[in-house]
Amino acid sequence: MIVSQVKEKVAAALEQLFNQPFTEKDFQVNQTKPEFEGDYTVVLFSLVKSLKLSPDQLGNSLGNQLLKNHPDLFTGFNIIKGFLNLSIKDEFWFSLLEENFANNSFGKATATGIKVMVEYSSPNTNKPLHLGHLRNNFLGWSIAEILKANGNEVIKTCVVNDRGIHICKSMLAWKLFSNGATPQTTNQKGDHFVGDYYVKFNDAYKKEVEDLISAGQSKEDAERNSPIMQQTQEMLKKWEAGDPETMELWRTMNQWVYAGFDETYKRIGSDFDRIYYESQTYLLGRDTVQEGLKKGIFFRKEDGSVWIDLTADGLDEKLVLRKDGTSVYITQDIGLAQDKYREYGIDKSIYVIGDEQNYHMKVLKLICQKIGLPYADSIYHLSYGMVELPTGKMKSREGTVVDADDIVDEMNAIAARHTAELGKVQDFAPESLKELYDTIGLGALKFFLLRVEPKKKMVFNPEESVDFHGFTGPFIQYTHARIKSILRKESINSSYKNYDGNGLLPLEKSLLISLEQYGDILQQSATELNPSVIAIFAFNLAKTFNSFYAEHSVMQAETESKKQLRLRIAAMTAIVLSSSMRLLGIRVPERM
RNA sequence: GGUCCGGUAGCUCAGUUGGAUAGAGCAUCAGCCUUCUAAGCUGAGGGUCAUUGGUUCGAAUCCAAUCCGGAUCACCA
Repeated sequence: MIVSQVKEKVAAALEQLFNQPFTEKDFQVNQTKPEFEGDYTVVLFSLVKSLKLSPDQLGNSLGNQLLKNHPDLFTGFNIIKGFLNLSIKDEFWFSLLEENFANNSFGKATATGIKVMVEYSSPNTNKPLHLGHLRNNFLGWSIAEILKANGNEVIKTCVVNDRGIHICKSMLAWKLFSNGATPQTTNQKGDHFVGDYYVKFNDAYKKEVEDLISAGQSKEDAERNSPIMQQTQEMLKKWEAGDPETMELWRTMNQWVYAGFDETYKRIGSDFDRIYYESQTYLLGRDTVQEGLKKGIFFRKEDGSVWIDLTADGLDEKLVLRKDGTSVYITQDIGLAQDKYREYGIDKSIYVIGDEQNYHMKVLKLICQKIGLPYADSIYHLSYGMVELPTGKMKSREGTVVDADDIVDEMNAIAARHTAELGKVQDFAPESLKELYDTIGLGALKFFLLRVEPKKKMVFNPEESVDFHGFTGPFIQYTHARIKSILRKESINSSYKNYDGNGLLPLEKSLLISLEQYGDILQQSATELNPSVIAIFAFNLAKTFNSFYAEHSVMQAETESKKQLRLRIAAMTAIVLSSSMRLLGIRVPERM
């Protein structure tokens, strides 16, 4: 905001001086490096050449012109090697502070009227959530909230993968091996219960295949002929035919899973405005393909299968209907994309899906463009990298998958241990303690997964777990708690309007400069669809505050005026920290 | 093989619309709790920004080639 103000004023001053138009792209303005005097710096090199002036000449006339035009904003300048460093008047920061120290919506944008759908989470109902799902959930939720803070109307959705061969596997295994056990009788969370049968299926299947191979069959034959696999195929057919008994089992087992998911979602703070079930959407898209076939968007091969030719776009031919007329994965995605538009009239659609589906999403967007879906150009795949272990990828076969519930439990336990060791909240009631552990444990985990740019894969070390010091969620939470502690002891006297004295100290000013950037940061994170921008910002702000806190006393400030100034800076810092963290889905405690 | 993504300190990561001496955290070492919460602060060491070449006043950032790692290119989802 201030940077763009400075840019405007520089462009205007240049036009006055040289009698020709300038835009903000003709030069750069950035924050002055701490080792130089000044607050913001105009880089002169790009102008020097076209204006045929030395950097010193240009800097001097520009600096003087700016001072003359805006004596209320600039107090002075210096020129070092082609960099024009401008100093901003303290009053600018004072009025920013006075207007916003109690403004809870500081930095947020006004309504844009744009409607965005964010699809995330999208679990399979045959196994519980793991660490990778957590990255997805945290990203999706955070992006949705960031878009809201930037004035968009957001619809959070989730597509539940509740049908298909993988679901039948756990259903069959339950029929064969459970003896009628239920989550209630085994006292197990429903999603874990069902997930165990999925594992049991794979164990049984693996054994059958091995037996058949040692009986002389080839690997492919064995996999096809395995009785348990054939039974599963049959079950899928029965499901598609609507066989009552199969449907009943399917519904029952899915309900178990949903009960488990709900618990986890509630705990990690995921919520959705609209949930789609694949069992209700998997037939969508076929009509569209038929229409597109007439229009020549798709074509039919001799065997009757239907394809789209994307070679002109640098991709391959892609199947959209099998030769028997049934859909493939992408077909229903096309249908669902249209349904979303019919139901909500969305302007943009964001899919939070792992990077292994980059190609799929590229194809989906292209097809949507070709069939003329109105918002097709604004389909965006928020692609994120896998969460890996130090030993490599998580593999369910090798039992190295980090379970979501387990890791959340573990984070809580660590939070509890640290809290007990420090002994600062011994007067808390048990419920408050529980809530605090949740806030800190989950805060550490969410921050850890969100602080990295989404598209990068990341390494999670369960041995070292998540740290609670340094560039972490608890560090920021702790900073917030420290501020709140001050504000409980000293209240702001709103009759103070002037902060006379000896001007702003460097750390006071650093804080104000950071706070001022919050609006830009929110915009940037929305444009880039990248929560890590906010995570990094919040960390830097907290770090600056902690330096300030160690260096200067608020309550024992030199003068009452200074105290009032610092109280306001502290209060505003708390608001911005809290607001930033909320957009990451992280709560901040009053005490910890 | 085609396409896409990544390679920055011992480790995990910032920094890429080209700008001043490349930054954090962790780990290591040295300091700081009679004063607002030490989950904190201050300082030190640690770098051929994968490699090579190019573009220019200036390149971690842009271009080209190469090397390494990953994803994907299913009548699976």
